[in-house]
Amino acid sequence: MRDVAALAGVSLKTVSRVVNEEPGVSPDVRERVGAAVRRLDYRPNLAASNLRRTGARSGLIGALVQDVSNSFSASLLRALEDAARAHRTGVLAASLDEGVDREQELVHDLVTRRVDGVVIMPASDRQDYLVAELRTGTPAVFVDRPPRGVDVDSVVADNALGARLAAEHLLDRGHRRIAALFHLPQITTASDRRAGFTAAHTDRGLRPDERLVVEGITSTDEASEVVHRLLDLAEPPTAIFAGRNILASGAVRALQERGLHRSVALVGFDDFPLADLLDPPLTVIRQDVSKMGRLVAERLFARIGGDTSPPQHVVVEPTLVARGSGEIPPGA
Amino acid sequence: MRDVAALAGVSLKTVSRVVNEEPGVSPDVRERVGAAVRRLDYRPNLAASNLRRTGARSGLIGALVQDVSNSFSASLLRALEDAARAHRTGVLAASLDEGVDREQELVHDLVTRRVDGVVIMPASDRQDYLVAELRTGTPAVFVDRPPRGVDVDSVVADNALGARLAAEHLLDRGHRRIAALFHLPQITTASDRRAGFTAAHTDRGLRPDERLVVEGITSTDEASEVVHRLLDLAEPPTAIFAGRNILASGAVRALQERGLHRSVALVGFDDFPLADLLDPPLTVIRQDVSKMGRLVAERLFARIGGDTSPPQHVVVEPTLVARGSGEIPPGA
DNA sequence: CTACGGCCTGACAACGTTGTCACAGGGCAG
DNA sequence: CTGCCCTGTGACAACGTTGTCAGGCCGTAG
Repeated sequence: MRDVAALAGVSLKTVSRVVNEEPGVSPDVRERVGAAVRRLDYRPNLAASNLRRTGARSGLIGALVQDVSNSFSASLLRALEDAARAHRTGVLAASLDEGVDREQELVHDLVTRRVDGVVIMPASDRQDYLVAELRTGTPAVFVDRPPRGVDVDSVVADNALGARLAAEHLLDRGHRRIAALFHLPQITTASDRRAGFTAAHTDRGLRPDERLVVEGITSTDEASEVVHRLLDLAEPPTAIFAGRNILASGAVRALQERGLHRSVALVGFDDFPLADLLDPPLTVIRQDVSKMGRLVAERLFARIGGDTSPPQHVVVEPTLVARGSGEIPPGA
Repeated sequence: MRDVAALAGVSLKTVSRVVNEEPGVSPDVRERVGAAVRRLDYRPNLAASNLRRTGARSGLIGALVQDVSNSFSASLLRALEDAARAHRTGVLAASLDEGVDREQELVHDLVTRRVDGVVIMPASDRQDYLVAELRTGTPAVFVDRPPRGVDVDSVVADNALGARLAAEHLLDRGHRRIAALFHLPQITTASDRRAGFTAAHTDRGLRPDERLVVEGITSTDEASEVVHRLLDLAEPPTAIFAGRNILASGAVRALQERGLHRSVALVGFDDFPLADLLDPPLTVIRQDVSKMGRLVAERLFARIGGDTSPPQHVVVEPTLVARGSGEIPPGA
């Protein structure tokens, strides 16, 4: 900047004025400075600028998702990125892998970096630690899983409803032995889905077969093993509800290995690429990820813009997409 | 920091020393300052620190990929993230969507933000513009597609080899009318793959049927339409080579719609989740994405660390993964 | 001619931090 | 007792930028 000022024969402040397009600079000076800027390929130092400006923004938001390479997280990230771009803001993305400590570390790191806001798909059970972090004024919005121990905006799917839709779909087709695979029970999405699954039964005066309900499954391989085990039972399930996208993959694999993919019904939670190309095409509960991403960004940038209204908790309704695998009748 | 110094009864500089764990501070002062830091929840301002320190790092790298939500880009991003974490560095990710202008803008933006380095999966044909950007000292590493017009490190797959493997696999099984779908020809990955496809034929004294080779396909839907059209020909292909993951999806869809998925062979380029669960399981050319990500990070952090050796161009060999779809004989 | 106001421009301090250097105090050798 | 070195600490400037304010110039009205 000093060099630019020297080359243009003006003071530092005037260069600053031109660079920031402030009014009150005569056209010819503006032109001289502009030429000098181009000639020297001058780039303003955003960090220094932010340092001086009171309450300036870093133009950066943090996004902590479960796993950047998971299709759900990735799609969400993409929606966030698009919304952030409109605010000339970059997205700093990181994967938590359900690591509670990592969540805390990364939030701390992001706040220390002075990001303008944070989007969190939490791995932790409770987020009391956030209260201290948010005192710095950094807004946070939760997505996919609601906050506990701290009251901030959130955008989540109605997981109980989604699971209920899946279970009702299967029950309505006559299934009575429905297996269900869920993620870690301490994660609210998993417990809500389980609750919805159960409620669909009790509403009809039925009860889920507890031997067929398995919680705490964290990987595709594990899901596959569990399905194999369930199919070995004396009274194997006639249908399966996979409570998460990677669990559905495991279930599909196990059924194919058994040659049962056309005999046992399957409904997955979360849509994913190619689900419609499987044999049979996979019936799923779909969350509108792009919409969720947009809503999250909307809340976050409202907060960044100074919105101090009470925290909003947006619930998005999932829908059932019938493609074939969920419409297999019992005993097929 | 001023408050911390006041509370601990020391000077600013001493607080700085304690925070940065510099030697030469007596244990009791260190303790007092530490207590004050905790009590006030003091967080050092990284931007100010970087401003003062000469040649300090921002602890941030930029990653410009084709599309954050594409499984290839997402997996690469994840590998980058893991490697960056080891260097206490965050990843600023953005999608280019093959937008040439956006690529330039984003690179400019990242350099202006003073990121420590940039990973680029370029959308542009040539990157002469980078020369000016890199004069600032920001290192760049290309991935998936090699640089042109600027000489920097790169990590790419041997695309010609991959396509050759696919074509040979099909030719060896007796196919002679092999359709091939490619992305935009100005993108080197696409043209290299096409060249490899052709070479496999000429090596055997054959020639690809040009009516069956289609370039410039950018979406799944378009790929699907093209396959439908090719299947309508008087002499339809007995096998298809899809030169990119999203094109393979379109081909699978078209074949399924025709009920030909078990009669026409198909080999895709790029592995993706669930490819092994399709009917029939999809034979693909696999690039080891995690490995590529690691290699990219290795080069980038070496450069950030001061490595000034000549640019390295790492080529990763893809492999063919036979799963079924590529082993369908002609006329099945 | 004087006075006043508006338009441009620049000097200076400040943002939060750290590199440099100076200095106080204490221990130790001569 | 003197002089030196070492250890611990602080004052000050500087990083690159912008907010504040003062001041010079010009035109216009009185």
